[in-house]
Amino acid sequence: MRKTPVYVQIAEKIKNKINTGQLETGDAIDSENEICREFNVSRMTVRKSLAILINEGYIYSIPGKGNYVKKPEFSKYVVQYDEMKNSINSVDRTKLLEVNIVKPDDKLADKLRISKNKNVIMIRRIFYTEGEPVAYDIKFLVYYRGMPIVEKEIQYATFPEMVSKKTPLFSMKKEILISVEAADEEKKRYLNIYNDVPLLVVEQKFTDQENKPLGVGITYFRGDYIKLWGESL
Amino acid sequence: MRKTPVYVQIAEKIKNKINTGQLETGDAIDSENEICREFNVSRMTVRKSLAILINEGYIYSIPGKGNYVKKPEFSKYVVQYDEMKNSINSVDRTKLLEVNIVKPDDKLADKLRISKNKNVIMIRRIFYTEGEPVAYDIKFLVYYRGMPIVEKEIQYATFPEMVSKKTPLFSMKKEILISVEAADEEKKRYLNIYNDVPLLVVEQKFTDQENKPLGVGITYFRGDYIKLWGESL
DNA sequence: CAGTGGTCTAGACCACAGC
DNA sequence: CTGTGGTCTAGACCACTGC
Repeated sequence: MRKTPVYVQIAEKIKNKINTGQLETGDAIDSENEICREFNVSRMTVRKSLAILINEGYIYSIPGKGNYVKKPEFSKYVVQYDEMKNSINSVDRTKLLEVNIVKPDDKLADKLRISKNKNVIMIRRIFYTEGEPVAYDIKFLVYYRGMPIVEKEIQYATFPEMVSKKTPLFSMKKEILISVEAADEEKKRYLNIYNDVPLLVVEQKFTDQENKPLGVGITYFRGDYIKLWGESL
Repeated sequence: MRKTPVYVQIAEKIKNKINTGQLETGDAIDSENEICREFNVSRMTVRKSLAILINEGYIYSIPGKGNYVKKPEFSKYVVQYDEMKNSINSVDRTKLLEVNIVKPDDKLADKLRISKNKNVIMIRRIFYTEGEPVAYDIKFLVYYRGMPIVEKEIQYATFPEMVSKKTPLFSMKKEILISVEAADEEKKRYLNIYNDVPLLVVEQKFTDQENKPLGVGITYFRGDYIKLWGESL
């Protein structure tokens, strides 16, 4: 058991004041210099404590004024989403239905922010688990030279992997939209659905650092084979 | 346009090395002292740069050894979830179906990690938007003295708000599970469903700092009134 | 042992708030 | 003007790693 750093201790003490209601949302906390005197430490140490609190969403800072207690954020969750793997299921095989270079329709051209005569790669796949079809997946990637259109490279790739050949994963912005819908005839056929199992629909949109779209995708999961898990922070 | 701090500039340069492939996953980056010499800055400045990279998931640090390029995390999203408000809909009225103190059944007692003779508050509500029922909501809160069981306090409260009377929001751990299901007769009745609109189901579980459960909840949203949105980071 | 990252100090200068 | 937070320096000691 090694000892806790001073800056962590100070951060904990301030956290405590907030958690116990001694400090409320919007209140100003002691100035950095006051905290220095209070704990008899240097300012850099205090600033390290405050950095923790800022990072964890406890406080925010206004230069020239002071540090203030922030309104807690309680509606954000970190959700794990991987097309091939969720908390109750894992894809063990895929079938490539189609890989084609197509021209986008109005809606797609708009989403990808390209003109209608540009090339787009369309990939359609079925995901399987133990022989059962569990998801129907369509992706549209903005075409560029060197794009991986080799089946082997595409078949088992997740969306981030496909796009990361061009743009590094770190600098990519990703969005998802999660919704529900009933399966139409086409999807029922693809997914061997004979009853009223609903679908979980995940739309993905990837853009680079400059917000230029790299691709969009939509994955239809059989409702009985997917559960997404998330936790606060 | 004020100038960018040195530590941000250094962080950007190292990011760039990673994003352009000059540094790959697992590679060691220059030691802190080397970076000091390279940019002619003090060590604290360099450490501030590295703190950014660590925070953004670019690198990790091994004391006594060095800093290394981290494998990018590409399956995590920050999802906004508020029972009363999502990206396509906002609840403007609720109906309290029931507020009761009950004894948990086996399953619930297990989930809440309490014995079966303890008291649990059950709250059942319907959420409405412009007169239409859009969600059916059930919550179970571990009873404690001072619990808000006044209708007025409960009717419009979200889950975090209900529980925050006891445990401060900051120190609470929240989990969600997102799934899909077809509406049974009871839910069809509650939600005025006459066709095959599926339901989006969100289970929530709140625990305190010591992982003691505070409450669980399950909300059934009409599929045509909900869409969850998330983004990377 | 020398080199690494982790912590901490006691200064400094700046831009900015508020009076 | 003083006080605030934001940046930055040039040291220091520690625990740890690897040789």
